[in-house]
Amino acid sequence: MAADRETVRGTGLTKRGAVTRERILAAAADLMYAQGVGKTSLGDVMAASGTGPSQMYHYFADKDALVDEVVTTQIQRMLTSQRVLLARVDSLNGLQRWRDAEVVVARTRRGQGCPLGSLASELSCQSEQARAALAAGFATWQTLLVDALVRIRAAGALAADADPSMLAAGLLAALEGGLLLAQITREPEWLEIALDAAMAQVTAGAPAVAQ
Amino acid sequence: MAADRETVRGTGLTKRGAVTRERILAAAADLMYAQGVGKTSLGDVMAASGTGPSQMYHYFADKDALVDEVVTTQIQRMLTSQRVLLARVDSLNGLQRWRDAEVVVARTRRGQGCPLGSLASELSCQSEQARAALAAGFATWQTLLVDALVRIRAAGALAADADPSMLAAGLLAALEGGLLLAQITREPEWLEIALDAAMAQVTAGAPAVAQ
DNA sequence: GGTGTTCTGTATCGACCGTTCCATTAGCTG
DNA sequence: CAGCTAATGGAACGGTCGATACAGAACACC
Repeated sequence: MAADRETVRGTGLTKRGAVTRERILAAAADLMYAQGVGKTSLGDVMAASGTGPSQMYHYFADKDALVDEVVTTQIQRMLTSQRVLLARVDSLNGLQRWRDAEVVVARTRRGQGCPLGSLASELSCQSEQARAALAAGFATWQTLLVDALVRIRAAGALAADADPSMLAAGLLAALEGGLLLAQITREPEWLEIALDAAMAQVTAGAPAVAQ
Repeated sequence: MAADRETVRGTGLTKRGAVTRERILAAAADLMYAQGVGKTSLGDVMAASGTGPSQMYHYFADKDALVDEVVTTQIQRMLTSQRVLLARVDSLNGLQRWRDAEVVVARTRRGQGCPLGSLASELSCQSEQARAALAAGFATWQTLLVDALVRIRAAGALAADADPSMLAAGLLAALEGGLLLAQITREPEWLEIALDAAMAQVTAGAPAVAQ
């Protein structure tokens, strides 16, 4: 009976409430990326977002719920940016530009790894829900790469026996591994070498002319 | 001559003390690998090792000191096993056996990533000392691979323009990235695909006959 | 404008965790 | 045996963190 009046657009959230919720979520995502999920207390998030316990627990059931939302937020961020970077890639040169963009991004956030990779490493043995969400995120990320590779193949710039699915998996693994080693050693070259090795797999046996 | 009667050389540790210390360290290493450093309390370690607070703080100054020791322990474990696996590798077939061994090891500890990679991801933004130690560990791990690749090259089974250092970096990055993705998706194939891509880089342009 | 819901401030609780202290036992040294 | 240091047992403390309770303020809607 009361359900139809006060609730705004499905969720029982008013405009101000949605803003506050988003502020908490953004602060939590940034802090948990910068210093890890375990080292980020709700007090840290409240301080960074200028909120109190009442607001925190008004919008999130508990810390686990907040973490889960942070995970989906980071996945969405990553997939959105990757969709932009990969949407129109249909040539080896285009894929090379994607590689260069990843290197640039990694250099800007020097010292910190992949937002998804960090969460994955920390949460995969703690939260089955987070693990599944991240697995799904990486899977669709892979499909974005596969789609680009298929377009490249359609343009005749890929070897006949090339497997887009495996090439995409190799690119993703090289990216994650390269980012991890670059983070530890503080030498971004690790990422470049790793990505170049995976890129060489893509261009291997490709028709010489087409690019 | 007078010092090392019963107390273990240099350190003021008796035989029994060294055993207890090692017991604590082993339990801490296992727990921190299984559930992460942050989620492992000293109480967990004490319970798993059958010790109390007095022994814990008798052998380790604080938790950070214990973590640092765990890091060096895991690095030693990894380098020791890698030295065995890579010591006599001097052919592409030998390197392939190393690849297969890594895949087998990864399947045995299913669900969990690389012992060094996990520590690296969690500690690199928390402890500069741990980060530096892990960076050094990965560096010597790379040299083990480089040495093997140089031996392969000496046997004439590598392309003339092949760069062992870069190939080793690509192998390591593929291993770490493949392990991370295999851990998240619970699909060990990610590691195989990633390693095969890096291996293809090694064999690319190699003389056909020599193996 | 009145009313009920959403939102926010504050005070606080209980559990856990890292850490310390003190007392006692075991074991080597002379 | 005497005497010293290492090794152990156990209780307890201070602080932090996650979580709750309850108040009042802001706001949407009729």
